[in-house]
Amino acid sequence: MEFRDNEAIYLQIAGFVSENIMLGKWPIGQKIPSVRELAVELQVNPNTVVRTYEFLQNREVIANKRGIGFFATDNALEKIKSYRKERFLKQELPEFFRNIYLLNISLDEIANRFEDFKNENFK
Amino acid sequence: MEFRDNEAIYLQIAGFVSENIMLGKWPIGQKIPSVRELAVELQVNPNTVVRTYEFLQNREVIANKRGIGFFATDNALEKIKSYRKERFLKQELPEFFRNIYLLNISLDEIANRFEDFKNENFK
Amino acid sequence: MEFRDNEAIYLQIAGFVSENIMLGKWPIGQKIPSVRELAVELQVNPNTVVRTYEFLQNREVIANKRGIGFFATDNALEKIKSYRKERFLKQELPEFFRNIYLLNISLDEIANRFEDFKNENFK
Amino acid sequence: MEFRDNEAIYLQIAGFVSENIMLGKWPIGQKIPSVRELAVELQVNPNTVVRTYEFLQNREVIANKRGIGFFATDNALEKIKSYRKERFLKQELPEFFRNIYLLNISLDEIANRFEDFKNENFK
DNA sequence: GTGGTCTAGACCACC
DNA sequence: GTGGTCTAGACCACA
Repeated sequence: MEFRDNEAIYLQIAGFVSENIMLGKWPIGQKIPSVRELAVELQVNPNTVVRTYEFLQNREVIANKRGIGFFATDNALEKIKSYRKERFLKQELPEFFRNIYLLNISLDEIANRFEDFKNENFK
Repeated sequence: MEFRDNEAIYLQIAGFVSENIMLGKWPIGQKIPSVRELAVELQVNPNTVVRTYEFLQNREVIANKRGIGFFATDNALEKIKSYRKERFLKQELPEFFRNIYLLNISLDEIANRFEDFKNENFK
Repeated sequence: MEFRDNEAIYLQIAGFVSENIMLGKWPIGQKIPSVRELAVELQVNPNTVVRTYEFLQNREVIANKRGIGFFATDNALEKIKSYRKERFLKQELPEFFRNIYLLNISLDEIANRFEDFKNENFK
Repeated sequence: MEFRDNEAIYLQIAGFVSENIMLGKWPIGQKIPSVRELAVELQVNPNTVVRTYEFLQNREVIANKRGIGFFATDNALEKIKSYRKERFLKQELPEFFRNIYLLNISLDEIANRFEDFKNENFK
């Protein structure tokens, strides 16, 4: 996995974990990779994964069973969506609107690009 | 002015300055507020505004006339638009698409919200 | 049985065992549940119960008869009480006092809650 | 400052910070010691203080002004009290009741000890 | 095996 | 000066 420069790695990993849960790759109720496993896989320091898991535990997306590992919580999907939606509505959408207004981009053009995007990424 | 937590203040001020130029509030060829004036108005440390002006000067959006102050350059509008467009297409739009896809938000809903946004901000 | 997050499970089980002995549910001289039985009942790993029993054995609250099982010792009650009292006086009581002082809770209110507690738990 | 063994240092520091705010030693709205200052004073690694401040920031007891430092929030007192009260009612009080019941300690005795405690600690 | 904590030290952006 | 992040490495309790 490659990390962008403009966001903390532990947050990018949090996004990675969240999407894996959201897309069903890491099913609800099942154990997710251990700190060490994920650290090896993503080639980061275990402490960085610890931070990610702490962060997601605070948000009740994952929960710890002592001595066993972390699990996706029953309402992980709701939690992930609600956090994501809040950030989207409060931060990204206003910025998006400001940009298409100031740059004079039509929503039709956006719609066309969206079709391309879906074909490339989620077909 | 309130600042978001996830972006450096000097960059948020750069956006603020750019929009004022773009919207004609600070016309091309006229002096823009001095570092001190803007610092007082936005309630930030003058050094932070200095950094903003340096940043915009590097991008040739504003220029300094010694002893007088800063002015929007003749091609400020193009500069601002080109930088903004690049960031929009490369960074914000993919993220925007990923979000409306995962959050299952329709472009129709976006369009409705856009009307509200324009009425509130740019009428 | 539900376990709190801030104390090791094996210690919480030790408290559970101690209280059963103290309250006469597991009489002195009679066999207490085997490691496996208790592990099944409490839904924990047998090793965890092993640890509990080791812990209580060290404190001479229970004793092992080879091939038969564990029994509450003759002076189990005294042992339990003395350990409990020591921890209570040295650790819990000062913390309790600091809390009711800082939170401005009266001893009258505590007394009222105590009546409710007794009715719910030990009637 | 000396640290107990049975609780994470960063949490003990969080308690220390909270009490300083609660008792008015670090007034609301004013800057609290920087990470480095507090680390030196308490003789711990700066990272440990970072953890404390992160923890308290999550609970909205303190807030960060970028490049300046941390401040006690306007509702720090409420936050501290509500967290403390919740833990007290859910964890410590039931344990306290169980102990005085099982150890056969009267509330009158508790009241007497409380007077002594207040004289020693908060006069 | 699991996670939790702490130290040490480094680099960075930001104000 | 401020905090934020990351790495490295260690030790520990726990299941």
